[in-house]
Amino acid sequence: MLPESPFYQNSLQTLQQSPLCKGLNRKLLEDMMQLFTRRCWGKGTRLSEQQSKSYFHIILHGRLKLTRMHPETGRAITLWLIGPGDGYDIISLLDGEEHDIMPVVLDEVETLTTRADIARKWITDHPEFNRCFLPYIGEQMRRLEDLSTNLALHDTITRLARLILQYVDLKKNSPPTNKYPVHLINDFSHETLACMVGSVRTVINRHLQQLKKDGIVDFHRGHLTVKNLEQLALQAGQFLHRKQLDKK
Amino acid sequence: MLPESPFYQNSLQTLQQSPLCKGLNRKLLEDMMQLFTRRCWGKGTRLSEQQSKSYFHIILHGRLKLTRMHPETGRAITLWLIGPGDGYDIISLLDGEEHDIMPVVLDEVETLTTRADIARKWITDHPEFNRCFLPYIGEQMRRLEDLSTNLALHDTITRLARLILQYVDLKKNSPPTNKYPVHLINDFSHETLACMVGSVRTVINRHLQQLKKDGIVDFHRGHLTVKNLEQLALQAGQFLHRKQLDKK
DNA sequence: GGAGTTCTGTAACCTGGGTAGCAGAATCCG
DNA sequence: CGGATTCTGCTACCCAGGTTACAGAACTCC
Repeated sequence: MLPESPFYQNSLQTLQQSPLCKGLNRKLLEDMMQLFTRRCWGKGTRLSEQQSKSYFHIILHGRLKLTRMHPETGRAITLWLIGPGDGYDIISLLDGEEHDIMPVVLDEVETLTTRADIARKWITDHPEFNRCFLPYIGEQMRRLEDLSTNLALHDTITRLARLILQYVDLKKNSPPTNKYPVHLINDFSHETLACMVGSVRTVINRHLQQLKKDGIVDFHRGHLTVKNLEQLALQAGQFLHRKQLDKK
Repeated sequence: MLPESPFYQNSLQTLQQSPLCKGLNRKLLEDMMQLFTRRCWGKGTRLSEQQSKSYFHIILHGRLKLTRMHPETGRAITLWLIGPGDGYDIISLLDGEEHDIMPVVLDEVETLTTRADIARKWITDHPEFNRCFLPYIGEQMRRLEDLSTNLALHDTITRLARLILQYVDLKKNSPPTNKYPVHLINDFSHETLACMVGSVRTVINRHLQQLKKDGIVDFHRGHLTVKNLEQLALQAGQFLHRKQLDKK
């Protein structure tokens, strides 16, 4: 992407905020920008497998999820929710192999896109990039670890609470309602939330109703907010480490 | 490690076989060897958290598992089984942060060990290493993905079959018994196997007995072998993709 | 504006898998 | 070698969560 492009400044700014690039020097960023072209995908766009293997994208705007489905039952698990600042497909970028997973474009998505082999070469030619790249990969691996841990060790309502807690905005309290907004997943259907915690719609609805009754969350179609952050964290078992000695 | 060390040749050879280093040129390997010193841990050694954050190890011999435990129930999930040729701790190497997981030394372990910051610097100074390093990380991420997928979408006996299939030796058929040997997990207790698939001992025993009755596996204490590889793969649902059209 | 679609809410029923318990076999170690 | 420990085998019982079904609310789009 050339500096003359009308999207250049905005793209560069998003890149600077991305964990993939935060803190890198300006010159390196500008060099990196030259790799990319801007792409847009409409909601529901089918991405071919070529997209995941042969290209590497950094999301500027919008969301996509990467999902796996059981061939017989149709049950699904979302392994990745990719939003602004995230790289896609990281795994294929790393090893050059196809990624056995289904991408779903959730919104209008705007990307910076380049060929994967070009990105790999650039990474090798610019080892300074390791400074952000390797920690970013570390973080992605930690997310996968947490998903496996939650699936193996925690019940569904705990997993749901943890999911919401992951995406709640701690710092902003909407003034008129005193609720904590939720980002990235705030407009998800119960079925989509279910796929993120390895469950099914009716179970998620059951638990959400319970959380609503307990005054912890509030929701109506396409709108999820948190009313009681402390209680949510309790449900998520996040404070148990501190309070283990106070076990009831 | 200096070339004069009595362990040098053997260590170098293991390194050459490791997916972390396979195919790298000899000179780079030798340069890398200079980073490391040899360490040994007895079975059951407690590794401090310093070990995972401040040091990076390549396993030459022996096994360790990385496990997480539910604080209340005591239930556990093994996220990593680390054997010869594997790096430990990869995640801390990537991002320099502590890894919230418990290492368990399963055997006498022999490692090549260096400080993590030194390893990170070496990686940055030798971008040729990306050729093996990045695909290795990609493979580790794929393993985590598969674990999450299995936990979310498959029942316990399927997960068990998949686990065994992952570690069965396809190429070698023990001549006197015509069984397929299993490596790395062949001597695990039922409880340890259970932790690898996110279940509990009695359930694993129940399923193993079933697999034994079906003539798929054979086992007695500390010894697990596969008798019918095709049936095991069926149980693992691995051929379902091909046979979907033949659905009963 | 209305038909069609998607989402939410709820209930009944079933089951895979987990807990708890006990006993015997195998292994370890002093 | 024998006591202690670990592992395996098995059973009874219970329940979280999944499937199925139905109805109403909300949203979309022509």
